[in-house]
Amino acid sequence: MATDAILAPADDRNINRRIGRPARTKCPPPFLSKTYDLLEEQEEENNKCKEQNKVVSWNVEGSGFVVWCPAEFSELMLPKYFKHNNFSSFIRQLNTYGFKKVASKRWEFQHIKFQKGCRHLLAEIARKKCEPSAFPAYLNPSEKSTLLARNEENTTRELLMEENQNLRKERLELQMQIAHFKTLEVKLLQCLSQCVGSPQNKTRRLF
Amino acid sequence: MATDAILAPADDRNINRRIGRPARTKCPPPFLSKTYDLLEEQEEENNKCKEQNKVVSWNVEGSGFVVWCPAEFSELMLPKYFKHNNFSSFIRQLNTYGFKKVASKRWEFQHIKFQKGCRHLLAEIARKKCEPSAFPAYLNPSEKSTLLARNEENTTRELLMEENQNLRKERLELQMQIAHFKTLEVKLLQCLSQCVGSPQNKTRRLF
DNA sequence: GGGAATATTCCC
DNA sequence: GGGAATATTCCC
Repeated sequence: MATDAILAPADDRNINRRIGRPARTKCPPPFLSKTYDLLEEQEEENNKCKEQNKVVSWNVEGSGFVVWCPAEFSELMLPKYFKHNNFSSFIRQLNTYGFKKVASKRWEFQHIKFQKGCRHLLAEIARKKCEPSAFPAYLNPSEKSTLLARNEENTTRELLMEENQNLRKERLELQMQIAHFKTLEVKLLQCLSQCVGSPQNKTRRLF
Repeated sequence: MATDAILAPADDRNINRRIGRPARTKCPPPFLSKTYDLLEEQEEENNKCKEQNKVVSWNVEGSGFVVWCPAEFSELMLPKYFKHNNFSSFIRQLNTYGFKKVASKRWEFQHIKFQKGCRHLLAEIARKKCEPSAFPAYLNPSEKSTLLARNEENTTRELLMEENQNLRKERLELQMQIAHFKTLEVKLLQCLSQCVGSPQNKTRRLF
């Protein structure tokens, strides 16, 4: 059983090994290297037999590439470089790395750093971040909106604390006022009892 | 070129398609189905030629399985079911689904719901969640602790609101007390002026 | 063993 | 096109 043939991409695995994050500049993502390899190797094939229809090639400017025949491309070429033969998976990867489809009637793709003859630029292409849009993937939408609401409330937290502080201050002032009134009351009552003498029924009616 | 042979796992792709989340119970994760298939099919092989050394098999109790020969297993069997021939990738998947290595000198693995003759249990096995330990992967530790702190503060938010409400209530009560005292003061002063007549200097000294 | 990046699939 | 689940790789 020709296992080597079955798992072609495994061979260059070591060459493409990416050592940690800092060494990133040295070594482009495998997908990009492989796609570039594919185009270079196919370009050679195209040059050999010019009469034949091309399956895939760089565009004339070398600023992108065209898959002229998606069916043959998927069946014959993809499995040589990747672990699948699905055109849509290939497209998905292109999108992940920020390639753009630049023609409506042709499978032509471009990326500013994916140019014929410029393999060194590949290392500067990064996967699109899975958008710092919000929250962990394991949360369902309802949980996310809860969190979102929470965060908004978090902003109100400062306002709450401020209001809280103001309320405490107000309370203190009110309590001082009341203390003052109590003293006043006592004094007034004293005064009343002094002035009026002892007919208590008169004072009683005030309360 | 025998493309079908190259991408064996693609064949049963449609059978294994998992339609949405709710239909989850119907259809186990491909990894589990394939591993189960592998064991069943290999069991048949083992029965055919009993003299040969087994590469992989259910354990005697049927409560798990043993990879007797990792090298042959990886080279010959893995590529028939998966898109690779790496024993370590296979192990990684087992761990992802919660299998345990249950022997020190043998590659024997068990999972409570992975039993010989119980294919229906497979659908109850779930991937380990990427641990709801905390936060999105793209956050660095400092950002995570910030979020953590925020969340703690978020808990205090409720307390703040409660205290706030209490303070408002208290304020209202205090204001009512003050209103009462003011009325009282007015009445006392009226009373005083009635009783004492007009020697105002006496009243003045109270304030 | 498992975290995390990349790859592949599936689905909207 | 891209979100998200699963698979594969790489590394600690």
